[in-house]
Amino acid sequence: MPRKRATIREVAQATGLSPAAVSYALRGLQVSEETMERVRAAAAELGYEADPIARALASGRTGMIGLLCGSLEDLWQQSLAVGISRGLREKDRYALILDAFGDPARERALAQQLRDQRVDGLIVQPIDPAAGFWAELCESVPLVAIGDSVAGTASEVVFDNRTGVTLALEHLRALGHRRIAVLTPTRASTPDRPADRHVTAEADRLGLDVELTTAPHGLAGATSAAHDLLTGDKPSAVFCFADSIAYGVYAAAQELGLSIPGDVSVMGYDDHPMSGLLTPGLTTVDWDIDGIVRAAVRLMSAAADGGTRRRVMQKPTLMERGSVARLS
Amino acid sequence: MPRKRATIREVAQATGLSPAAVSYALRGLQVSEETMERVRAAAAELGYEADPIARALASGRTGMIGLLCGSLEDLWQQSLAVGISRGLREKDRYALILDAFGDPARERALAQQLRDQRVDGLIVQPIDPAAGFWAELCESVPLVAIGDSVAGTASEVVFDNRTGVTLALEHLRALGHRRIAVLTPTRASTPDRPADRHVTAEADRLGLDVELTTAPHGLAGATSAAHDLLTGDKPSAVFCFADSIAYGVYAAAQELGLSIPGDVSVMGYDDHPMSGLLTPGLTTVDWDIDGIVRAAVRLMSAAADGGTRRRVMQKPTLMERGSVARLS
DNA sequence: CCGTTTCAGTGATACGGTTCAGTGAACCGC
DNA sequence: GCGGTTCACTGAACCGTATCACTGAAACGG
Repeated sequence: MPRKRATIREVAQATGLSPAAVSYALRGLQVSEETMERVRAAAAELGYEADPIARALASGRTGMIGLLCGSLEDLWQQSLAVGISRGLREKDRYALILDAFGDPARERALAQQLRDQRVDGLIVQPIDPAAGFWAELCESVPLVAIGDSVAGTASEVVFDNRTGVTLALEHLRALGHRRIAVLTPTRASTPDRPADRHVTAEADRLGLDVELTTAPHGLAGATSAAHDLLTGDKPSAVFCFADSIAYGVYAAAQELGLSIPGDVSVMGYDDHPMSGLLTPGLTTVDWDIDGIVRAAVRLMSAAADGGTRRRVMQKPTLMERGSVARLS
Repeated sequence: MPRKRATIREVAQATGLSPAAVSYALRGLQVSEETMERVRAAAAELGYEADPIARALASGRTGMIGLLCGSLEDLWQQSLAVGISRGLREKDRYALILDAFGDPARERALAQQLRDQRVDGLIVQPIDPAAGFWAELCESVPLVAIGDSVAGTASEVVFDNRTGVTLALEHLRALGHRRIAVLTPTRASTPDRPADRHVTAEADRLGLDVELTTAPHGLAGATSAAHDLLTGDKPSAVFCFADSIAYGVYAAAQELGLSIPGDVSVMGYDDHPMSGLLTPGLTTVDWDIDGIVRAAVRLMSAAADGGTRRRVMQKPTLMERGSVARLS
């Protein structure tokens, strides 16, 4: 049995003060220096620790931030989540990490559940940034969107996917690739993603012949999707919209006895630490994950403290390794 | 401004019942079928959703499970955390994921913070299983330990590290390795870990010459530790007590122009999905992560519902790939 | 010396549910 | 027809804190 914890009333009794005074004292408000000391001492004596639940009920603040990830099968998103969770801990907040499994309907349901859980704020990497409920959600909880811009008054850490896509496709084109398969993450339903539009637009501009297919983030799923892609009339290069998916291409190539970049070139997107370790190293678009983490935490702190909306733009760089061949 | 939510009292008023009746009805207790329907309808009408905070205060249950990880820099532990988080979600619980950064002191502090947060249970992958406070913690919150056994009445998913170490070392010995460096995860302070003892014991038994060094889980840190190890008079094989650390050995070997397994053999421990993708594939000790996740979730559910303590033992298997050479 | 601030602290109420003891009515067997 | 159950529901207390409105005393300015 959990032993009963001391309450604020007991501390009040012990010090001969009112519960209100104790409440103030413990938060360093409105009381004399001397009283504060007395209260602190009594609290320590009794092993008193304010009950976060009761505190949350009374004050309306929980100290918890919801972190809603598009798909935690993606190793890069895992890193992002871990980083943000750490960053929030440093600001004395807890992160409640949830996974939408790439499903927009689930994303919506979880976002609302988190709000009902009374989180102080919500950090989201939206699967479907065009969905209508984001704007509405901003009304009831401070929101920070990572990746794509959403409607409403959310703060945002926006990825400049336009530039990212351009970097990738121009690099492929410069090395002589014309026929390129693009693997984008599978969604339960397929919202019209801005990033996808950039791909087709840029491909048109550069005169590339691209074909979009979807693949799951998980290694097994991505491998089988890539397997299908690489059998038969295969493209000269595969551009994966997440390093995790590119890993599947490596696995499939291995299974099929194809060499990278000899038989097929691979381009990633994210730059997960493991990408540099593969043979050959994965050429990919790097997104400075630490910068994103810091920005997200900063914007969330500001928003949760009633600050104003802000928006930062994240720029990508091309990380050239060895997975893209120059076509003769 | 968050619009005000409906309260149970408003639902009561709308249905002409007492708040108590509504409370029961919504949880399917003690009321007639017909009343339940009426209450459900009224609740839906008003958009009523029970406030989890108030509920937690009154009932003493939060629906939240603390998940305290040894070090989330370890990719395998990341996967484990994500898996457990998903598993708990399926049981309508939320996971509060925290990272001890490999620091026993921090582990202790976080465990207590989580208890004070009123989590319904705590899942821990203890850094220092021998620490005294685990037993005490069991008294106040249902506890599930993963990995090593802790004192007290916790449920446990214990890894048979003895067998794991034996598999690894016997394999290395069978292939002719005698001088082996062992890289164990860095701890802020170094508690006497059972796994480390197994290593020295087994090494003695097998007549191996082992040298223990520590390395961080993060790729950068592990790489530099491995770098030191591989310069100068290097061993014929490195046994890493986490695949994440082995990744650092791969990176260091690459920097130094050493070939794996030509110049040095590497053995991992965990079997992270990426391990099969490296060149050569990492020979490692596999721990059926899905089984561990399922067991942990099951034990936690049982413990949180007031069930009895249980203990399951997890068996490893050797996953032979190509990173260990046969010495002539 | 008086009117106004400031300070330190109080009492009451709010937060939004859960839960326990109790109540009247219907139902039961005999 | 009567004691005893069961059923469906009620009223009130309670969970442990925050916060608002207020008060007496001290400090202050002129």
